[in-house]
Amino acid sequence: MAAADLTTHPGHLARRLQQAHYLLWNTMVSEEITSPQFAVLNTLVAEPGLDQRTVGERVGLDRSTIAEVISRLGRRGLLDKVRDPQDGRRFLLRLTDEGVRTHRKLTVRTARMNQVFLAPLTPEERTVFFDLIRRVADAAEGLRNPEEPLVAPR
Amino acid sequence: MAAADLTTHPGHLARRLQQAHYLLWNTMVSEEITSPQFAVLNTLVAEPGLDQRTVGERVGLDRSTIAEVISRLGRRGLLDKVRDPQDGRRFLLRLTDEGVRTHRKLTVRTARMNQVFLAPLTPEERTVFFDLIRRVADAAEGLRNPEEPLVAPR
DNA sequence: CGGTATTGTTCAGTGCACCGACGAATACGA
DNA sequence: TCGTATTCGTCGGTGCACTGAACAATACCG
Repeated sequence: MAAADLTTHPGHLARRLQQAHYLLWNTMVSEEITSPQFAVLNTLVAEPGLDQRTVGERVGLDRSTIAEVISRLGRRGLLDKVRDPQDGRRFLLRLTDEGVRTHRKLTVRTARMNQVFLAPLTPEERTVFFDLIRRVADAAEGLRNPEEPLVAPR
Repeated sequence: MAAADLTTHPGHLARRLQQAHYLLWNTMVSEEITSPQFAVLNTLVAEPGLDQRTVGERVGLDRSTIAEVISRLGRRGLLDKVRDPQDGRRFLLRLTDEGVRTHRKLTVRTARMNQVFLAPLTPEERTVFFDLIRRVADAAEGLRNPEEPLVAPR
């Protein structure tokens, strides 16, 4: 009967947080490259030559979503995909010069944006903020792929 | 240039948190009704007869998105929209009996899910968790609406 | 060696989320 | 009162995100 208070629902808060971030990103970082796209660029700067699935794993996207993101980055000339001669199932991914330049530019802006985004928190609070979110997210991901599914309500 | 560490990027963490929640919701609450849809039901339980825009404001969705969500709920027979006789621009929204029943059922399951989701945190940490996220989200939203006075509800 | 399983990618379908533009209804000001 | 503003809802376009199914290449096993 009574309605719940959404401000104590972590899911609702998570959505609002992500939306707030999305909007700030759009105004302070880029209107063309999105945050997930940047995450992919960032991963390929660190580890060139990864295949799609692994990149998806690194940034936390499933195979379908990562395929779309990579396709967009490819269309914009920021990365190349080449069939792996050793294993014909995979595509090896590698940033173009343009991709590297874009990554460098956005890295600077992203740092600036994070300052603004986290401005309401003290340095100590930021540490706690990261820690708490990470712990909750990690634990929930752990529930996904256990050897033994605890309960499978269907 | 060196790649950034995504685990200190609030946007990346926010996305991972929301994804983790989405997955848990799907297995523990409902595969048909999503978390945003539940938020709409919840709002209409508390305040029947709201118009679309206001519901969107309550749950933090823009006009386009709230229109789609409401259209889906209407298609499933969970709510009715009636043109406001006082103001022909709006639709007044109201849950059906089925909608109320669904809300009640999901409220129980949502509470259970939140327990699991927040299990990694102590009660004190949960309070901090809510507080920090709320402050960051509120501040970022504040950046959007320059000097919005805390206007009285109409 | 051949048949089956696994793995990487793609495709179709659903849903959330934003923006900008548009039409209809209403509110406001000259 | 009439014309302009604003407001509510819709529509089209883009992009993220998941599931389940299909397909091809490779790996494994009898």
